Amino acid sequence: MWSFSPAPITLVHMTDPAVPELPPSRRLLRRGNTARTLIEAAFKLLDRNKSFDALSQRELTREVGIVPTAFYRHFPGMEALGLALVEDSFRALREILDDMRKDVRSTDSLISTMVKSLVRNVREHRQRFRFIAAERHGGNAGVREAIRRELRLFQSELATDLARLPYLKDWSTPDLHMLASLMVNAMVAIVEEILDRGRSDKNAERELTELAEKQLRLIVLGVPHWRSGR
Amino acid sequence: MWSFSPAPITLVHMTDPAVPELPPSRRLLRRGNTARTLIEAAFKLLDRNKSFDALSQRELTREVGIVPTAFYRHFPGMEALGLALVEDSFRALREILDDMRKDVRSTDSLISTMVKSLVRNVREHRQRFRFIAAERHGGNAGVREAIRRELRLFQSELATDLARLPYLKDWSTPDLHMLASLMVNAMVAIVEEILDRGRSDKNAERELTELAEKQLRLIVLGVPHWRSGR
DNA sequence: TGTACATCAGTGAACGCGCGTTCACTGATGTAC
DNA sequence: TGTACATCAGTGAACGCGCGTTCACTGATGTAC
Repeated sequence: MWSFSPAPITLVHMTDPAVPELPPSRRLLRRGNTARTLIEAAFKLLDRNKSFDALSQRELTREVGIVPTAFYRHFPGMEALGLALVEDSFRALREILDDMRKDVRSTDSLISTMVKSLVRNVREHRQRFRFIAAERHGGNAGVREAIRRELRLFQSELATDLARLPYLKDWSTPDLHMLASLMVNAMVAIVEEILDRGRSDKNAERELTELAEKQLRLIVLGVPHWRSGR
Repeated sequence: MWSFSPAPITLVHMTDPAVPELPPSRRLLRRGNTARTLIEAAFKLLDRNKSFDALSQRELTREVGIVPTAFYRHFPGMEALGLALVEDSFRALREILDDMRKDVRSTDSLISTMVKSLVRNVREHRQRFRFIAAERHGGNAGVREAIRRELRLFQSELATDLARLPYLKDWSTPDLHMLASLMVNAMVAIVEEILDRGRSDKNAERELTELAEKQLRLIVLGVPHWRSGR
């Protein structure tokens, strides 16, 4: 009965490109990487289909090639999977901050670095950015809150980094957070626009990169006039 | 049989506050306003519950107090209802532009008017703003695109209005759109933050109003230095 | 190095449920004469 | 002004479907001795 079941065949097919060196005897049951496969499959389905709370466990397990009930071997429910998706997605976002920290001398080059790193990361981790953008206002409350918590954290980290710039040495902490929030929001909007149009329109990415740089430069132009201008 | 059916009783209950002057003989079947009732019920359910594509026709008709099949008397399907929700929501957003047009003389007062009008409108039409924010990245493609089209239109109208300000008379059209986009995105972010925290946190609204004004002022501060600063 | 056994990661039948949609129907309302 | 009839806006039974979740099960893997 075992060898006639179609499911393990699909499983072998799924596993093959990732771990082709496995001996035949170990192909059927994989120890420890199905959770990963489920996460990737979820990103894939969410990217082409729809919102997280319209994604069913059965659809997901079908995609992976396991039986619906096997889902519970890896996650207690869909929300737990959702939180895993959030954690995974924000690892990608943090790379941007790392890139910026390597080039923190001039404000002008900082803007350029930030935008370029952002656009590159969006290209490389499309599905993850899409997930964050969609589920920030999505139907699952737990997932939504996890995303917002992470975004707030991201903004705080940016504010801390900005504090180190000589250009901003006289700014108060609330003002730095105000500035960071303005920059993050502009970036979020640009990312959403890229995700929107990027797939069909090849020029969109370049155009939007320029728009983002212009907007950040305009914001920064106001900075020296802030206190005197109030 | 008719008089023993529980559904019409619910219906009377729903209709009562809106049209209490109807003679008893006209209460059971309403001519022409059930579509409206469905729209309001949808906003109500979306406000407390979840995303549009997780809202079922049965849930909606249950809320209104009609039988599931009666839905088709008013809309061919859920997407048509969704588009009606979009249209309805953007009527609220346009009021902000109207308010701004009444006070278009000084840039400083314009910012204040814009933010105050926005915050007031969010308070008065919470459910509609929530719907726009959520479904802008939601699962239903038709609804999502309708929202984005309207938002782009809104941004264009703002750019046109900005063009009339003496302060901006030397700006090119693309630059005005860049500025309008920056302002709209900052506003969208503020609205989302208000919708997020507004219900539990009473100070949030005031705090966020101040933040929004600060951010817009910072943007505007850069304006006179734009060309020379490039 | 072999063996006994616990654990891991799958199977597949079964369940009850809410869903969208069809259909023929019915009573109230509006209107043409 | 009355009456005949079309239309509107509801009913309720019925359908097939995909869903989440339970359960007892089984073969492969890992490990203690």
